[in-house]
Amino acid sequence: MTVMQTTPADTARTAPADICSAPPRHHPRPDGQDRYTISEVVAFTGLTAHTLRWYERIGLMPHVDRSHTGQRRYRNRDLDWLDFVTKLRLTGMPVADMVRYAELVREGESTYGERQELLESTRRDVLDRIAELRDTLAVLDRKISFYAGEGAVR
Amino acid sequence: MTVMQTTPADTARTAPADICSAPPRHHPRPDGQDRYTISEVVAFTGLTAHTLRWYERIGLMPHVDRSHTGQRRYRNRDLDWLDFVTKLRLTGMPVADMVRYAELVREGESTYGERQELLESTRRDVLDRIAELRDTLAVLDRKISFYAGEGAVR
DNA sequence: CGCTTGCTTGGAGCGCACTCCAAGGCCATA
DNA sequence: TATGGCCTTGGAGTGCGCTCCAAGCAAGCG
Repeated sequence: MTVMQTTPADTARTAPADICSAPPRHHPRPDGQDRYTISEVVAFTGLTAHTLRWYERIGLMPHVDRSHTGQRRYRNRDLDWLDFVTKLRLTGMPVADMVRYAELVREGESTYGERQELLESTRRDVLDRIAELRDTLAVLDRKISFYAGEGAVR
Repeated sequence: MTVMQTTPADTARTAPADICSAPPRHHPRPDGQDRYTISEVVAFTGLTAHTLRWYERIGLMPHVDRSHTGQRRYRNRDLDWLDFVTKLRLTGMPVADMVRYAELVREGESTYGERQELLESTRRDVLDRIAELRDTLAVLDRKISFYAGEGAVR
């Protein structure tokens, strides 16, 4: 894993990818010293380098900046974004929809309304999903207790 | 949709695919008159005919019997099984694992223990999944309320 | 009889979300 | 100077869970 030193120029702007709602995560390095190589991000997020590059190719990442040799240097806001994306993925949201959300973020404040709608629809999906899982849990519990009863006898 | 009349020979045995825990579903036709064509099962379950045939090919169905011309005739127990499989699929269980469970059912009572373990591990997965979704819900709610606040102002 | 509808099969194809490959650049250490 | 490690790219490949296709059979209807 290659660790980078921070150059003064980097600390200038921390462009807000998606400013809203401060995430509770605390970052590996404080803002200003946050320039992570791809392999560091692999270690932090559990995603593969392939996947990180692929996310960028398909437009799922807000522009990641580069070192003078062209290598990716991720920042804290990128880690936050990746955390959020990972959460969305866990809901089963298709990647295409996440890309749509990413586009809205790039377009700026004028898309707040549409972003809210998108998240609310996702929220409904999550609630439905939880309800389904509860249902399934009930079925599993009935089957399991059947096996526990019969199994004990024979 | 082709509807079949029941021949006396068919009512003979209702082989229990997976006897345990009476499902609360009530069937389209009572036991004894339960011989459904594939397209009826499509209508009942929402699965496609392709998928039903594929399930059979990969060993996910307990033997489905046939009409004298070789067409599939599903019975109430098959509908119950398909309901259960659908629930398992909703948990995200891989098809290969469902096939494994189907094999255990075919092998008979001696596999009660292993079936119980398999379902208990699935149950744990479901609980984990619900916890993840709750987490995600919290994130979504924070973002949504941010947009609701800001969105109202601008 | 011909036509339609519904079913049969093995095998090929598809969409999604990665996952990997080949060829090459940069740079630190020996 | 050479070797190794980490990085770059476009494009091809993979695994899963279906999804569809072509060719053909059986039954019902005018």
